[in-house]
Amino acid sequence: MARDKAETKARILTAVGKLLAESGFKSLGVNAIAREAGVDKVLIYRYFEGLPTLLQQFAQAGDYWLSMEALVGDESTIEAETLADWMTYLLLEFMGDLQERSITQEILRWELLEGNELTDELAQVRDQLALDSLKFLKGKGEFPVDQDVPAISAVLIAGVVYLTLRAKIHNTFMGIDFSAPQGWQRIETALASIIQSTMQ
Amino acid sequence: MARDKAETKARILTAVGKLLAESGFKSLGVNAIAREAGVDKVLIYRYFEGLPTLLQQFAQAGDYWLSMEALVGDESTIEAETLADWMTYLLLEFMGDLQERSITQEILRWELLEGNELTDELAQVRDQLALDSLKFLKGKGEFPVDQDVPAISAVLIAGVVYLTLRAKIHNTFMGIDFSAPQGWQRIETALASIIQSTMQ
DNA sequence: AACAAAAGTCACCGACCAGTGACAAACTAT
DNA sequence: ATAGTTTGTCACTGGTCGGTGACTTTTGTT
Repeated sequence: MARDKAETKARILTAVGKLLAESGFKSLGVNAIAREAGVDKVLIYRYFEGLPTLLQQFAQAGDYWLSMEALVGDESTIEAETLADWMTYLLLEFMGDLQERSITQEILRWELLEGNELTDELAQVRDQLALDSLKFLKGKGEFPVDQDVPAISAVLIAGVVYLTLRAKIHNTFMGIDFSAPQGWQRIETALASIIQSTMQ
Repeated sequence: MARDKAETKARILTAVGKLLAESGFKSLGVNAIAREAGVDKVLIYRYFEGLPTLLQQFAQAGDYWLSMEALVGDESTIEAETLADWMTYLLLEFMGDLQERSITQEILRWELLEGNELTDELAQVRDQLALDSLKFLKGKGEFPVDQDVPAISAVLIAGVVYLTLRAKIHNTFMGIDFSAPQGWQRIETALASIIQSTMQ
């Protein structure tokens, strides 16, 4: 092994991501990380103090959500007019993006069992993104005065997250088949329909 | 220890429930169960063959969801008229009931990580309950032809489950405080509002 | 009373885990 | 070149886990 502290640290951080994506947080221990990184585990203690600090550093290096910029990018290319259009667009983009992010999914799973450095960081960034989205939406039209838009968003996002996490383990939920694109299509349509009906 | 096979088996099954409710499925191992039951672990293997069979028996003895009868009971006492009224009623009852069921919550958490005898049983009963609910609702009014009621239900139920599971670990989600009744009140109102708007 | 089956106890195995102390090899500054 | 520091390797402890074989005690039948 080349004597390169920086590279070794990088290998360790990379191993955390790989393990998370491939085997989930259950198998994320000091031994497994060292094994995956091809590094002696004592180096984890020497360079990162321990698992908590390692996770903290991993969290800060991470990129777990779409940024608002990436989400809306060039607004002119998006065909959305009303507030409801925009909200639908944001939610469906969010969902599609989440489906691709194995590590983020795994951290969200973890978050349902316990809090730690990683999940806290993720939650913070997520809440910020949600705040930004609401702010963005406010610029797209008046919120209906009789609706609690943040609460409605919370329910819908929670639903999307739950269905996404669950679909990785079980194919069906409430009779809907999530192994087929049609299943997801039905969810997308339902979300759009809910938003259009509710946000007018 | 009294030499009573039936009682010993009962103690073991009870221990499973207690451990699940109090410490979650992570600590649910043969050793922990035997310790909690005050019983030698070899008896678990002798009477139940092993953990999987034990969980299976525990699952079958379980009562994890409100039945449709308990849910609607005497219909005449429920103030709901329209289809949307009934759907709101069912969903809010479901949510309130789930909040009280520690074991069910824990199994739902488990279900997000892996499938096993317990989670499969729970999912099956849940899907049956959902089917029954939809059937019941069909008797209360015509489904809007342009809406996918099962998909909409799936999203809302998924949201309720996610928020319930998460609230046990973290106080806030999307800026809403779930440690206070007001937070849940906002969710209930949002759900009612979504259903009223969408199901007309 | 004798005996077999059932119920419960005890001690152990191998595998994995987090964490640490002692050491060897390589790089650096003098 | 030598001394000191950094990087990496090795071997071990103490703990938990799932699983099992061998044993003792109780119970019920004949």
